Amino acid sequence: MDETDCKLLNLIQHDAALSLDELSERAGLSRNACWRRIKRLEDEGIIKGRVTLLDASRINVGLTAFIALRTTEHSASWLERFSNAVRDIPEIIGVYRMTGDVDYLLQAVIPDVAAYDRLYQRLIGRITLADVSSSFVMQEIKSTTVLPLDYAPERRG
Amino acid sequence: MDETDCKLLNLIQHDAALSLDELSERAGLSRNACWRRIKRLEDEGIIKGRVTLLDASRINVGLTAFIALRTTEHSASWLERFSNAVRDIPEIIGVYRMTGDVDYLLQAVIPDVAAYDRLYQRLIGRITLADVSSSFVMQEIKSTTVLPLDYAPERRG
DNA sequence: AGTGAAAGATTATCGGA
DNA sequence: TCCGATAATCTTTCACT
Repeated sequence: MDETDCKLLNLIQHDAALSLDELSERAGLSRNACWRRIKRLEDEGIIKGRVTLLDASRINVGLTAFIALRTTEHSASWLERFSNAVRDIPEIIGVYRMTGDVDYLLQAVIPDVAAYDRLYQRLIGRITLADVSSSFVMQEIKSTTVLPLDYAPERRG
Repeated sequence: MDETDCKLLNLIQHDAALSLDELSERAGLSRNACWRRIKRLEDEGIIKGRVTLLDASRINVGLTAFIALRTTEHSASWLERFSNAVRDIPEIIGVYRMTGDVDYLLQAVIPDVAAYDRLYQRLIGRITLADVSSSFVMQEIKSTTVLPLDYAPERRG
């Protein structure tokens, strides 16, 4: 992965709707060279896909909650049930198993605190949790899907 | 926003590369009705944009850290400086001002713990922080850009 | 809301450096 | 092996009915 690949990736990370013409011009490439690079990056799996981002408040999920969970059970079967439960709940957009004193960190989007409470009830109805601690986002200072390319490996075979 | 809009939004949330033909077929619409709906959703700002998602581990940022911050200063000018600092750091992909005992929650992606430490040093070099507490993601159980449409308002004028 | 045509974009193949 | 050009196909966009 060279500098031109990085340039292309950065452009399409910000805007997946850029045409090949725009991309190739901004990257200083011919249309075809550009197309082949992007195709290669897709085939290699570096590009995972293109998605459409929606305005959360316009679809009435303007409140974001972070939920820190602790569990008493640390078995594989518990994790399996937990994973299935959270994957089935569309309000939950992120679930991470963590180092440290918190076992799991969840991110959820909901309309308001009342909806959060219903989500909470649904969650503890499906799985046993030792401790649940929630905080709400008052202000979103930064939130991006753009990843830094500064660490990308020089080449690959 | 009716049921067909939701269907369309859900399709394009998952895959922004779907063609109008595919979309209109799956939504049970003519090509043009489909195109007009999507255009309207864009113009109304419900669709924020299309982005390309990259595989974090392939670009060498396979480690995610959540960083809980507390500050002694609670002034507008501090927040301003803090916001500028975090926006300038590409490893930091999310920054949220929170309710509760933690003032700010940050999400960052880095190659490894050593890189995290350099990021940490950079951060505390630019701004004064009372307390910093970091946890690392051991396992990503769910992480999606897809928002739930269950709460979307029925109509809008 | 649907048709169809013009404009534009994507993809594949081919020839050359 | 990589790059550029050309051509065929598919998509998007929009005016008109």
